[in-house]
Amino acid sequence: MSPKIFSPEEKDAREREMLECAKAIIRSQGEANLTIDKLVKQLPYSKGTVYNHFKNKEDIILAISTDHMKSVANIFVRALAFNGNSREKALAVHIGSMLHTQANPQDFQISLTVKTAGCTMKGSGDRQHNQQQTEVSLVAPIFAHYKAAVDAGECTPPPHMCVEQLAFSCWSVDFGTQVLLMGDFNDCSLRSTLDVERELVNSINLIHDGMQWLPLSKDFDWQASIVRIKEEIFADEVAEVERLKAQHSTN
Amino acid sequence: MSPKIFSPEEKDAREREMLECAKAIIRSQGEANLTIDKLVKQLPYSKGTVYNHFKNKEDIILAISTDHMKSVANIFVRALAFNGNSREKALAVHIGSMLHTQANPQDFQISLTVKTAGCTMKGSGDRQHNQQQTEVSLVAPIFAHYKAAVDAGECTPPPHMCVEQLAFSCWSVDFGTQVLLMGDFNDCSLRSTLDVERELVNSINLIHDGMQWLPLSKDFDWQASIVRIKEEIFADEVAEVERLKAQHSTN
DNA sequence: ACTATCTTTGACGAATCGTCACAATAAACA
DNA sequence: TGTTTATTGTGACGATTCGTCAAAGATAGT
Repeated sequence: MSPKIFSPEEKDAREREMLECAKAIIRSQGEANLTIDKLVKQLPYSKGTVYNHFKNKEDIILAISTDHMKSVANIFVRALAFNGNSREKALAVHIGSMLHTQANPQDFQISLTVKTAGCTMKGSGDRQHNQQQTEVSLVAPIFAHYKAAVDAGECTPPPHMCVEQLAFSCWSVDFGTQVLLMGDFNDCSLRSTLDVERELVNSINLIHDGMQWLPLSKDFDWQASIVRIKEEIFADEVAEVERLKAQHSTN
Repeated sequence: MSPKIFSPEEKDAREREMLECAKAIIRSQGEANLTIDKLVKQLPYSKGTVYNHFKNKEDIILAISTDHMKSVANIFVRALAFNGNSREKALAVHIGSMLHTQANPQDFQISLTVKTAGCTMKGSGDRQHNQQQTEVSLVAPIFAHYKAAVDAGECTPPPHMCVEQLAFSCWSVDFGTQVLLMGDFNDCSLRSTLDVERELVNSINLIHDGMQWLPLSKDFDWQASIVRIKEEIFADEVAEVERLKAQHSTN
């Protein structure tokens, strides 16, 4: 009565294989050069099979973006476990975010494409839901951290702002900085004098000072914190960034 | 010796015509649906002629983006002429930026595409240069305003930050907020409770407070300032935003 | 009218997406 | 083992879209 074969969770393995292949193409040739035909050619399956797993190209992009967000969630968890005061932990989140972006520039680019080019709507319903779910689980620990800091009186934001708004302010400046300063090439003369890490730390410090998050930036050695954060929790990412820089300079 | 016809500045008029037509298509169908064939069909010229003016599709997008930046520059100049203290003027810049984006959402989207999809490299050399030039003229008055405020002692940022960095912090939070909260549809549950104007003003106030830009937000009625800014210098943009909202709700 | 030179045209090749009729496959059963 | 049957795999195909180019058209001087 069931003269067929099924792929219960084997489907997942194949999807992963396809996604890894797609990521490899993007890593070597950039996102714009990801083509279904190219992908199929490097895969032991045919085009129809790929389309059995993914609704369309945007669906693939969306899946990669969700993957990326899950790895960002991991970065956040590690950052919040940093051994320091609450403001240092909040800073560690952004340092981790930045390092992760620099270590995986194409993945960040993909997430940006998803947000801007409206890939989300074109993806399959399941994956859309998955993306939203992941987004929630991404920020939940951040919210909890902010709430704890406010409750402990270490952070005294304007009274009308809730923790979600505080987190959003930091998120938007983080995101904005990374988008505006991304790209190996700084074509604009303005940007050539700006440095991602420096500007991000400066902006986050301004916002945290604005929230009266103690200790204020003038009363603390944040450079030392950053060194510790990089060494103690993001050594892998730092190494990867160094590797990419070295590789890029030899080309 | 010159048995031909020339189009000395008539070329410009035609380019404008083409760009306006392209903008119209984008306004009615979205950027993704801008097609060269569609554009040609609505134009009294043929495809080859369009390609005599623009190197490729990205070149068209780039030109539209530069147009948009010029109108933003105008917004900035008007904002800085607001009758108020220096911090109110700085706030007016962001209110204007936001209203302009809401009144011209597709144009903002295009500028975003240019920054992210690498349209700049693919455009013609002339237009690339034009874009950079416009970018410089866009921020120059902002820099001057920040410098004046710092020199006057109204703003006391961390001593290691120069005015370009101060301006960049505000720019990145402005840009990040607008990108993250753009779109009529808020698919994400987190974003549904966030409001562009509220979050932008909150974030800017946090940063300005972090810079010790007087008067601090707790000592001033910023809501009143915003009302005045909207009434006195951005009445047109507010009206346009209202019109778009009304139009959108009837659809 | 003729020519020289620039402009305009739209048919064309190439690349890409997503589909679909058909082939292959493998389990269940005789 | 051979047959059946539902599921899965295949790649040729139509549809779009981009950007090009050889040929036709247009203009001013001779």
